Amino acid sequence: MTLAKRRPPQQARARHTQGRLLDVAGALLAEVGIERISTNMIAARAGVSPPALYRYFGDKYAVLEALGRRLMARQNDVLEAWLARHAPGGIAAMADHIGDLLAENAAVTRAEPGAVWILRALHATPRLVHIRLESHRHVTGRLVDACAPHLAQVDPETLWARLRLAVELGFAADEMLYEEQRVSADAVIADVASMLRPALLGLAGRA
Amino acid sequence: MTLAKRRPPQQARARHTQGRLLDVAGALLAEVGIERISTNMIAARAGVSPPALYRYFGDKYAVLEALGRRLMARQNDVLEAWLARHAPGGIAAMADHIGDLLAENAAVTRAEPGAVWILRALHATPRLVHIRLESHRHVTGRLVDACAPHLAQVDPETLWARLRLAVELGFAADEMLYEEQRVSADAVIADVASMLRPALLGLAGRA
DNA sequence: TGTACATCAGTGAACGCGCGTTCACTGATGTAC
DNA sequence: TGTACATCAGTGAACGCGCGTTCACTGATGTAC
Repeated sequence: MTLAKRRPPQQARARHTQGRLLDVAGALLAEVGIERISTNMIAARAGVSPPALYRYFGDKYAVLEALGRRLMARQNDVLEAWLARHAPGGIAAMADHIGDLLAENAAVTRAEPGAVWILRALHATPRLVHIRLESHRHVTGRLVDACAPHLAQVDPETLWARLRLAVELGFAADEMLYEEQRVSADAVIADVASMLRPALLGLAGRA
Repeated sequence: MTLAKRRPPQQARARHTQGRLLDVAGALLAEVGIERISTNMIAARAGVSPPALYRYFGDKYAVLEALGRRLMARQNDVLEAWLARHAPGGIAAMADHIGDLLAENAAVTRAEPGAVWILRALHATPRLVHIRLESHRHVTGRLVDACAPHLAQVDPETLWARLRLAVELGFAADEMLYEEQRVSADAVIADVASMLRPALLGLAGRA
């Protein structure tokens, strides 16, 4: 990794190539997994030569990092939209709509090729694990921002820890939907929402 | 993978070598991750030559599979002990002691070198993902066995789905403890237990 | 509008390296008498 | 208890292969006048 960052693409053709490399990488993660995927394989499937990949990504890990960040940015957009809609209504409004957030997040994941495998690859690779962690912490922070004004009496660390756990469990439930066909997505989302709701309202209760 | 299974070791020396290979593999998963670990690396760190590894494991995946199964067998022992203690007391007794199960499971994970990385590697490798899935389903099945006699009025699929989710969330919370230093393990376990308890008691409530 | 030039996007071929795995073998341990 | 033999445990050295990455280059696109 001599060159830390690559110049961003200038032309539409280049942006298309770069996006396709990421799409292909996601699909290959699902097919062969993190320990078999290779830069040559990604380039071949995307229909470009190996050096073309290195025009956009500093090394193999940079591809996976960009893939992970793209997915998480999309999840983040969903969160921001949800916050804009429900944060003004206070804790009660947010607690009532936890299921929406879970469902919309699941829709983003479903739309991305190999999304679950991207998340798992980030999780299983020491050099990449910080990406997912930072994202979960960011989400937690945004939720704390939204809740704290209504919960002045709650210890900030307790609030953070409770929401951090909620974030982790929400993502875990989302991931489970992709491997456990025997359960219904709607039922799981409803169950998770009904588990998290009292955890949030319980904080409001302690005056 | 011409040879599906290897003969189990006959001598104490061999059992020791085999166990050490697994311990080393777990430690290396934590250090370099699933996409960098190699059979030569495992053998070298264990102080044996590469062919010695192939005496005990059919191929590279068989090492990781054995590692995963060993960890899950240990988690399973904890579950069986807990069931023996609390299943006779019915739903209420089990609901009251969910925290114990989570804490004891966390202790098993903490004792195993690289445990969290083993679980993540299984999760991120298409050829190995069935192992973790089978284990979670087995745990779910045992919990259903314990709960169903007291919940004759509950639809079996609903019971299975609810407990399957509880298992997933319990393991997810356990894994979170290893990467999120900002939260206290006891608080997380207490929070998860208090989220899962009503999910279980709620089933009993619908007469 | 045409053309000269600068910059961007992508290629063909190859590099050194470590991978997973195997062959033919030696040393260690257990067993029968 | 000693020894001959069978089986088990582990080694040294190497194999073909695909990995991540780079070099020197060509073709495509945009820009200035």
